[in-house]
Amino acid sequence: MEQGRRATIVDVAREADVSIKTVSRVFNDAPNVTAKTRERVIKVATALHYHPNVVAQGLVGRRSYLLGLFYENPSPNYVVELQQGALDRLHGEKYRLVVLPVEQVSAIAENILSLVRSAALDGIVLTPPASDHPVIIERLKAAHFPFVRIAPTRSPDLGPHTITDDVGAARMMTEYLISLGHRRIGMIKGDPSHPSSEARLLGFSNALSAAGLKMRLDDIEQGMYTFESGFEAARRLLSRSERPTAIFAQNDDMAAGAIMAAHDLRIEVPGALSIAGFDDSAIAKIVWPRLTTIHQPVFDMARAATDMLVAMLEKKPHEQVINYPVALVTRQSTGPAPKGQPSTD
Amino acid sequence: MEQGRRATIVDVAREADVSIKTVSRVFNDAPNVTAKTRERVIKVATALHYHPNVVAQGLVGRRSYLLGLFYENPSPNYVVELQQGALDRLHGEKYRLVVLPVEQVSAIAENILSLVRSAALDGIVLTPPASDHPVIIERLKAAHFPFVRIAPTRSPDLGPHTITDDVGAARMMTEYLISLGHRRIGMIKGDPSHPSSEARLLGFSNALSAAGLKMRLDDIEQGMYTFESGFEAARRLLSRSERPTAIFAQNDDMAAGAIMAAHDLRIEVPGALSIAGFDDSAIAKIVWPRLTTIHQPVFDMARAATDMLVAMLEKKPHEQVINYPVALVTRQSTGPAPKGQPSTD
DNA sequence: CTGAAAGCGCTTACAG
DNA sequence: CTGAAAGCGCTTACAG
Repeated sequence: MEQGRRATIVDVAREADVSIKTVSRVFNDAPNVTAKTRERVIKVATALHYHPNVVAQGLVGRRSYLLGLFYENPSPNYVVELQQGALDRLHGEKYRLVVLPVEQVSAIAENILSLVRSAALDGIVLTPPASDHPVIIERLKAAHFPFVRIAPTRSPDLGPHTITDDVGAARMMTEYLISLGHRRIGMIKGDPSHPSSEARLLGFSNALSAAGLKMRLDDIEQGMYTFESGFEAARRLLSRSERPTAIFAQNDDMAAGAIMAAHDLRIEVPGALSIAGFDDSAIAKIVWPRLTTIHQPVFDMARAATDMLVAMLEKKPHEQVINYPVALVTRQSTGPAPKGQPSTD
Repeated sequence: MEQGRRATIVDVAREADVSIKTVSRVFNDAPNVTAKTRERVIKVATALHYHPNVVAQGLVGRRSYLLGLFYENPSPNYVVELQQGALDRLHGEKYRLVVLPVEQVSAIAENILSLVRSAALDGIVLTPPASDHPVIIERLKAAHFPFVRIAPTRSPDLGPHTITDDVGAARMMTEYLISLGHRRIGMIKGDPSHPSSEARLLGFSNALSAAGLKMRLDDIEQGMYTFESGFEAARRLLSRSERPTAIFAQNDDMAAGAIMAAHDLRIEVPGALSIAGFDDSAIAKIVWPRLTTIHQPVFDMARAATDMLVAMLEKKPHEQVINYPVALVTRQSTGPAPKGQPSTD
């Protein structure tokens, strides 16, 4: 074999004095090869630095061993955690992970099939809000293209997915804030194209109602799940004549933005203002004070979703739904409501 | 074509009443197809949702159109910026990006060829510290495997790469701190397996010497380029009886850790302590006070490196080296040295 | 301007 | 236990 050319199955077969079929058997752990033959093949293959050509295998098997991870471009911490979870499952496997970030899910929805076909993917992991996008789901389903979903809020019957209880989690956090004595709690909502933002609002509202508190519309500010949007939303909330004593942001990036806004305005956190986030991403332990938040097992959800996808592709049994528990993580950004706070009456 | 089966070139040829070669010509923008024929082929292909099978193309062309992005697992912000830069270049191209994070570059070095071969990559983008790892470079070079490097510090003759002036940048920052009146400046070093950490130390030391200041060994603390390591290193620096009035961390994550340590110790930043970072990653604008840092164009470097790699693969002309300018970005984490500071004499 | 043949590196299905 | 033939979906090299 000359310099620069990869050894092929033919090279190995020739050197080992067997047929290519036998070499194939050895590399696929197929039965009916004597230990001695197997050993000779392995030896020759190693010497020639032979690696089966995945592309050729893919052509025959009509698959590419390529999995796509599809996401909008939210916070780096979330993206990296997703990737790590998926890759953790794929480690040591033949499958590779292709990253498919998009500016806006809705912009690509109509062309999802073109995307997965031209990239030659075997399957795709959908993250919010793609995991809930009706056009995407419908197109993939109609083409029988394998997909799994992370945290969809609708259509549980449309295939395997991993979820958490967004409503319950938001309610848990709100109840915690109420237990600290807060009566007027502001919320910074996430991107409205993500169904999670409605779910978290619902949990928030449920907890307020249960405690006999009224949800005031001007205590709800719209954000986009980004740091910057949280910063701006918090500034709006905090510039009110009667401002809330606590802010619950629907994710950590926005909560970090709210903390920044409070610092800039010289409002003490949590002394004068409590701030809570959602996700428990890396940023929660980077801002000061450290964020009280809801721990979402993003890594685990991505890992499990990828595991389901691989199982689907290999026609092995797998779960349809895995519901991951969330947890309230209390750190230093929340505390007792200040005295003399505005009442809600 | 039945449900679930992809249309092939044969299907299109049959329907359009041409040979597969003509269909191939149309999809490869090859000459010698009449406008009329081309139009008919396009029409049929669209109707059949035909997409050329990249895997088959890859087998013939002996390539996969798969590019690898190889990195150690540093900060999410850095990783995402790298990915975005690379993907920006690949957007609308046939190439796809496979992410290849590793725990430790040195653990995989010997097997780099197995890795790229079994993943069927066409080429690979190497980031620090892999871009400087002698075994990796040597193996790839010997196998004539296409690679480009981001920010290598050694072997500029070993192929295309993008760089910045780490030494000069660290010197610039140090000079800035000196100009603010700081005479005793602590440094938090990065991961010693990354050559950048020595380069940044050198720039630091050069600036001190030029200003007639002595570099004190106990003002240098070892970090690992992570938030946590910066936090710990800063605690060590700040627990000294005579502590520095400024800390220059070799990246933003560690600087953010240092800010956290200062907050925890109730040391005012920048009133009592200035803190500077390096990278200008997303975290710089998330911590409070916002970080003074060195802007490194990571996105641009990744984009340009990917561009070089594609050019290599397509045997088109390309630059051998692109040197990106860095810039000092002053924000709120640095300020004048406090009065009555310890002297260095 | 268009097409028939050969082949990329494997696996599947079959034969011995 | 082993192997020869056919074929995956394309492109290259050649012929007309």
